[in-house]
Amino acid sequence: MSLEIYNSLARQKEPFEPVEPGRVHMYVCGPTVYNDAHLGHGKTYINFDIIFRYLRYLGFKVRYVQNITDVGHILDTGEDRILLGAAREQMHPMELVETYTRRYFRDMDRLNILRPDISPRATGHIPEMLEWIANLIKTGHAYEANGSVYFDVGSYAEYGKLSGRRLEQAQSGTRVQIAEEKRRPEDFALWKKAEPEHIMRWNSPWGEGFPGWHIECTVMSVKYLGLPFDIHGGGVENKFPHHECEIAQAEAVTGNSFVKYWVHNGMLMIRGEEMHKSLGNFITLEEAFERWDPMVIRFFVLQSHYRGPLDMSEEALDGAARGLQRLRSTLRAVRRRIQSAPPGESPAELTTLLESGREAFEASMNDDFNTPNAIAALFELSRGINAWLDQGQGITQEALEAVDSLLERLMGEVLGLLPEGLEDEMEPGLGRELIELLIQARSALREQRAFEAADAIRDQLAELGVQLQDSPEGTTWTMA
RNA sequence: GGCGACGUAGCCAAGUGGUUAAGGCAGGGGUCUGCAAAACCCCCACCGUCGGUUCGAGUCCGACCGUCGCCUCCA
Repeated sequence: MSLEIYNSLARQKEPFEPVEPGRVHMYVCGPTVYNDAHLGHGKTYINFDIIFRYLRYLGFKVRYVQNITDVGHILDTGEDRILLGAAREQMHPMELVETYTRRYFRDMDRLNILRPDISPRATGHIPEMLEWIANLIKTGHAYEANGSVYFDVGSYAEYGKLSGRRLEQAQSGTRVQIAEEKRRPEDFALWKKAEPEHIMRWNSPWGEGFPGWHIECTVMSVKYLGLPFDIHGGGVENKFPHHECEIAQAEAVTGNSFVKYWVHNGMLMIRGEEMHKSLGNFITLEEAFERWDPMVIRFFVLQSHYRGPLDMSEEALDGAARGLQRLRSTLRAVRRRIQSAPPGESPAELTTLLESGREAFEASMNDDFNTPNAIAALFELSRGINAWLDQGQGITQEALEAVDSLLERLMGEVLGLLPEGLEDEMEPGLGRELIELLIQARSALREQRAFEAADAIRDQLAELGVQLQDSPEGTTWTMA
């Protein structure tokens, strides 16, 4: 069975066939860097990180481009997020943008999201945008008006094909602020004339100004990925107008189809509502990391399908933490035994178990990146492995290594849940030696059946976050 | 008003029309253990409501109720 992807343009799952065999070119709309990244960014970029990782796992050579939007875009108040942020923090706009770009990558790194191959910045591509806009004017799809340039949506018959909107049904501007210089309300800005107080400004054939929001993605994606390219991703909230406009700009001027597969992920909700500062439920990733391990957040996100909305609550996160712990404990148990296990071949029944686990995992991932099902397969695999370890037969070095390598691939390489091994594997050092010293002392007490003293040590270590586990082979410990 | 998504156990969440509706958390009962913990075994849903199509529907169609997103340069 091979990979199928839900294509928003076709509104159905389609077999995945890249434009160029063996290679995949994908683009995902990146953040506007005027503030700290929040949980919603976390979900989105985890969702696309999985697509990136799984395509690589399947053997494709992938080029992943994700832009950094560092040009301010106008709010309906006429203000600009980046200029507002710069004023707030007493920084030059480019200083603000640089600060939050770095913080964005820092947060993404903690979630073990692989960095895109190219992170182009809008401000670094102004000449290319000017060129593209000029082409649109030349081909009759855009017009200049009062120092700004607008795309003429009437000139592109297929406008609306992604979002399912038709121009006739567009509301005649009840809420859309209509710039009087536009020919029709749905026309969108490619270039905006800069008012005198606007700091971020560039020269153009139409005077000083700054680019419209949609043009950067079209220009940068085509520049680095060619035309057409395979996958364009982003949050559903960007389907309209952003992605619709990208298609119009790209296809009107080139006559080519722009993107083969449009992929949209669902929103993150907090107790049933979209995250909003005004609702008081806005949580930055930095804040979330104080409460939950980044891998717990990642795991939680992966336990739902990328296309659906995900409702986040403390209870749900805590539940995810326990589940992840269980998966990790299997791997831990396996790794702990590798050194001391006898050499010898892997028993056939284990091989069968691993093989069917891998097949179930891949079948789920092939079905439009169904990570919840893939994780279910991992839990079943984990249960099988634990049972195999419990029964004690055929636990050879080779067998344990086979388990380790499969889990490392599926849980680590594909799902990204094992950043650098297991973080509770404390480095050798004084702390570790002290813990082991205490365990030795406690074992001696247990041999003397001084259980009260032995239990006291166990309880106090537990309070410090060190969980002891007694077994016939001795006592092991983990950091809770 | 227009476009679209979704409503599955206490919580989270999968589910190509067809034998017993995944998986995780929580909960209950066991095995193991000096006791715990971990692990393993067992138990725990008739799928928002009402109709319809079908031999057969959580899965298709319609209506209704509810939630959410977009139509405002939010991931």
